[in-house]
Amino acid sequence: MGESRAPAGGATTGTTDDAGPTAEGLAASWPARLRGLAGWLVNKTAVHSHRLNAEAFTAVGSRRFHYALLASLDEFGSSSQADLGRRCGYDRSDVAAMVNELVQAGHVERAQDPADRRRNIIAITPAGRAWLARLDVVAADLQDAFLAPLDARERAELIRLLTRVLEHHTALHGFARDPNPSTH
Amino acid sequence: MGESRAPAGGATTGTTDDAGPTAEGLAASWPARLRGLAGWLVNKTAVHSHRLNAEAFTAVGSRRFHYALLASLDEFGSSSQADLGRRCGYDRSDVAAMVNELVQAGHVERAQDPADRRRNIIAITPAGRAWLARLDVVAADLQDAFLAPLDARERAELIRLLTRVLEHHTALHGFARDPNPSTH
DNA sequence: TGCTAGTGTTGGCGACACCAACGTTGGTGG
DNA sequence: CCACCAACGTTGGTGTCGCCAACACTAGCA
Repeated sequence: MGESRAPAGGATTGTTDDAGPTAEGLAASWPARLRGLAGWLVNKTAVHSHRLNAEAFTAVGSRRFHYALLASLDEFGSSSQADLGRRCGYDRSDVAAMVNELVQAGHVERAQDPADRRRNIIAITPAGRAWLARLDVVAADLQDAFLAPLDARERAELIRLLTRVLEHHTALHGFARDPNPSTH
Repeated sequence: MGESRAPAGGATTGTTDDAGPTAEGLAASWPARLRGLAGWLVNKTAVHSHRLNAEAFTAVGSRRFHYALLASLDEFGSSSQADLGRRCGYDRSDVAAMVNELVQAGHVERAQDPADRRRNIIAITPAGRAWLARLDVVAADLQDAFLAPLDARERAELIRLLTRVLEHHTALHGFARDPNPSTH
């Protein structure tokens, strides 16, 4: 468990004499307590990732969740909105609006399930598949820009560690308040 | 790239005999495209981190940014609100409201800088230092819970990789739209 | 037949990052 | 001296995001 306690603080001098904000010296401008907190690093990194994602996807007139939903439909096949939300980690409420967008764009089709009239069957259209291929390129470029300062081994290691942490908390807390996959 | 078609209700990875959503089988329920995207992993992980932070800090009647601001004041000494925001990555607008909260709680004091009447000098109070020590414990427990599935070496490696990525994008885009440190 | 549970939809809430404007103040160059 | 620009703090607003509450509808079961 964590043994490190409160680091040395109380530098009440207030004289910040550093002048060069070079890449290495940049981290020094952050409070040491925060620099060592993985949660803080993850949050701040996620902000940058979110900004990069937003820029790249809006540049092609799309959104982040478009890619997530289309990818899920392509890999797992047609799903209900609830399953879609469980797989991608979205709330059912939000999935409804997201699917509306995708339907209006012609990337998916919404049809009532004849076997279970509660459900909507969401299916990806050929146009949606073409769009997904386009977004695959966007995502690949995004990945490369996001992980730019890391080499191949480090990128794989970061993904591995993040996956471990994410799986752990997903198992504990659930993805979208419903840990059970369908298996209906 | 992938044209993997899958039937609707099928758990295609049926080879594993696991019946429950164990840690390893859980990731298989996410779209493969998303599983490999570092940005997606970071964002989802940040959501869990954010939830853990919120739970832990509200449990003691505090907030996440309380810790960040108090830590900055303790380590760098009294600062203006603008410097405070730059160090912790907050917008000046939000810092104003945050400082209001801390002032009302008695953890910091706000005084006009006699040398520069534009600035407010924010200083941590003894009560604020005591509160910071309390929050240090909360943060340490948080770190341990967040990184639970990782051993010491992996934790250090994850922090190192995240720091590299974060520094890179901070240098490129700036932390809070103002890459220049004081250098007044 | 009732009851429970899952589904889709609407609406709202709170946190967060970010931006725009305004009045105030410091510093600088004409 | 005065005009101009830059920085500061404050208010208010915007958009995203995750999440919850309620409702009507339907399926499955005792």
